Amino acid sequence: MKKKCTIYDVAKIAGVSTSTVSRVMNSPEIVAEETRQKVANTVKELSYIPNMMAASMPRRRTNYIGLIIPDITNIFFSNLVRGVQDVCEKHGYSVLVVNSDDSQEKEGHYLKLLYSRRVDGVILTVAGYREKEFPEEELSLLKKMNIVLIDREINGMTTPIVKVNNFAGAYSAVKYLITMGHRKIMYLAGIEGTRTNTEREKGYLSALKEARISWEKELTADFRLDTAYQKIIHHWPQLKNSDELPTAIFAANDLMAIGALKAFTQLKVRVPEEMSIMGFDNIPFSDCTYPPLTTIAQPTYLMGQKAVEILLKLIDKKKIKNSKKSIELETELIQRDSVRKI
Amino acid sequence: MKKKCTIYDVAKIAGVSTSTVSRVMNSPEIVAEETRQKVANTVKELSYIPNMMAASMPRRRTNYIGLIIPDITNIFFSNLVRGVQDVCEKHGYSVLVVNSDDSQEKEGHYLKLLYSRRVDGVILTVAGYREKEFPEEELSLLKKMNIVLIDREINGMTTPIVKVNNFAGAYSAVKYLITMGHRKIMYLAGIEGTRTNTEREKGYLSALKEARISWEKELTADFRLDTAYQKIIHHWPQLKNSDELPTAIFAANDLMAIGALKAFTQLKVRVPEEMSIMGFDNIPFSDCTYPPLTTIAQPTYLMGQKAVEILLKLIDKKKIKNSKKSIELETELIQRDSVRKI
DNA sequence: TTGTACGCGTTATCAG
DNA sequence: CTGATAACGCGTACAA
Repeated sequence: MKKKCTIYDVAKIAGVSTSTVSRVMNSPEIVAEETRQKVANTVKELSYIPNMMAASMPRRRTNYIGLIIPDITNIFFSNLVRGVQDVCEKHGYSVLVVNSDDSQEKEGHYLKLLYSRRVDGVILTVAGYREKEFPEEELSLLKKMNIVLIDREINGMTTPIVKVNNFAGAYSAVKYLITMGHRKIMYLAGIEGTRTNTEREKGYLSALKEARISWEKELTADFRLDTAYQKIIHHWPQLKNSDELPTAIFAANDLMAIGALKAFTQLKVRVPEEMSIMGFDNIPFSDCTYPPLTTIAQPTYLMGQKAVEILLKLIDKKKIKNSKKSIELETELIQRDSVRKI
Repeated sequence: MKKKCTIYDVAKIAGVSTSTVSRVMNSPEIVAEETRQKVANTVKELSYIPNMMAASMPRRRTNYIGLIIPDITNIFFSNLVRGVQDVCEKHGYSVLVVNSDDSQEKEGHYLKLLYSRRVDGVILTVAGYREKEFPEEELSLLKKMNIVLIDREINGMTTPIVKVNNFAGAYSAVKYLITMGHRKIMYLAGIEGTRTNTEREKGYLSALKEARISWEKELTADFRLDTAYQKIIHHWPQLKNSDELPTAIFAANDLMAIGALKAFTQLKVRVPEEMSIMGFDNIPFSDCTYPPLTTIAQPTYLMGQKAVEILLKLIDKKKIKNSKKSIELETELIQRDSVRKI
């Protein structure tokens, strides 16, 4: 940032006022051909690039949006982030991405940061470990901002949300397992209390009930690969020789499914011959495991896109039909090789 | 962004001047205990959060840095991004991440965008497909900014760079294969012309030469999973029954190694029994393939951290010892199960 | 220790 | 179609 070329420099050299320069940069069509040329030339000559930062003061808009996700390192979010970025870019917005690490405190911290940066809106994936309701302070902050939620809701706020039909997805997953002849299906659960997990669990239970299967069992592994891996390793001895032993496992997400896969490989339990595994998310690389993972696909890139579209409308105060404010997207069953037919 | 509470509001209600409020926010120690309390109270009362955007004008610093990477969706970069974010956060900086998609045009476009946003500096992973030198326009833009490069260099500019010893890494990989008894080792190459690829290729060649092995063969797959997959599938028939058939493949990165793995699984070629595979990068999930991938680890998170540290010094004009301006980090051999001993 | 006054780079309003 | 001029919200010499 060594040198500085401002709108004044251009104005002076081109022999016009700063307003004219501003017009040439922002709405060239309303300035006379001749002056426009003249200004355009000196702009090129000085290689003048306007200071967006300064512009956003009188404009009262930064053209930034904030994106709060649990962890960018979690591959589930990469496509979502990209979806957000791509749509933003198209509309002249930039994205400020931060990681909450599923922590309530960090989430609050970043909310404040984003507000202080005066982003025009924020897309928020509510932290999983948030047990308490939102403190009043954060809540009033949220009300001051344009917010679109992804995946997880906030109790007591009617905020637009983009999500996937988790219930239906889980239901179809378990139904599929049943169709493949499985009766003993274990649910490898995500973070308890999370709306996402609860819905998937309901889908699991519902499919079981419909098929009049009373056998049910759950193991909790908080959506993480290593936890799932350890749980399986740890519980295997007592599972192995009891009637507790399932023939199939439905994991609440792919990370856990892959963790389970890893555990079984180590335990010399063949998948899917001895144990079937089904995931949820269809993350990248879920087709590169051995065997490739059968799973429920979530349109993450699309979710990112949709979230931005709604947010931009919110920012532009365009009244959105209430029906179109929130969106629920559908999942898709991806058949690969980790589930066998009994 | 509905309401607005400015430094004026606080000043008026607290009965002080705006400068005092400013002082309380930025250097409280220089204001009298009593007034500090008074101001702090009304700040809390109004829940005043300063407008960083506005502050950055007189401060002549935005506390933003830009990060240009090829694609955030490429898992190789996730840890790097996180490393950058974490260090930035600690120093009060925010990160603006953009994707060049390895395209020269986009790279130029974003460079301009970042400049117009007046970020205090940028961390840049030069686009792979950049064949031409940087055009004059971009070059002069680069000179106006604080830049730290990652991984790939720019000809004709002495810019700080954080990289890995690609030569040594590749050398040790191939040497390891040789130690394991392999003599016919194929190199699955990345983007040609890339410094990164060239260095890894040199490492490959050098290890071969040292062991007096004249057999060498390369396939080019531009660092991507699907290209590698297709190349293997496509070339397999002619490889299979010739003396061209290697016993081991050294892929220029893990993505390609995994692509090859996938291809061999489909071709019913057992890894590592019939074919050994070695990767480079140690990306997440490289331990979740079957078999787990033997590879060369790159400290990506650390690279991100180091890059920011150098950049911040650059920004603060702290004269850095020239020797510490650039950093070359070491790789590490990760033995897993995709290479067998002959 | 505190207040005044100006500057930061741009846009918007309103005359001309 | 163009040019003054007043914001925008804050930091900071300088003065008191």
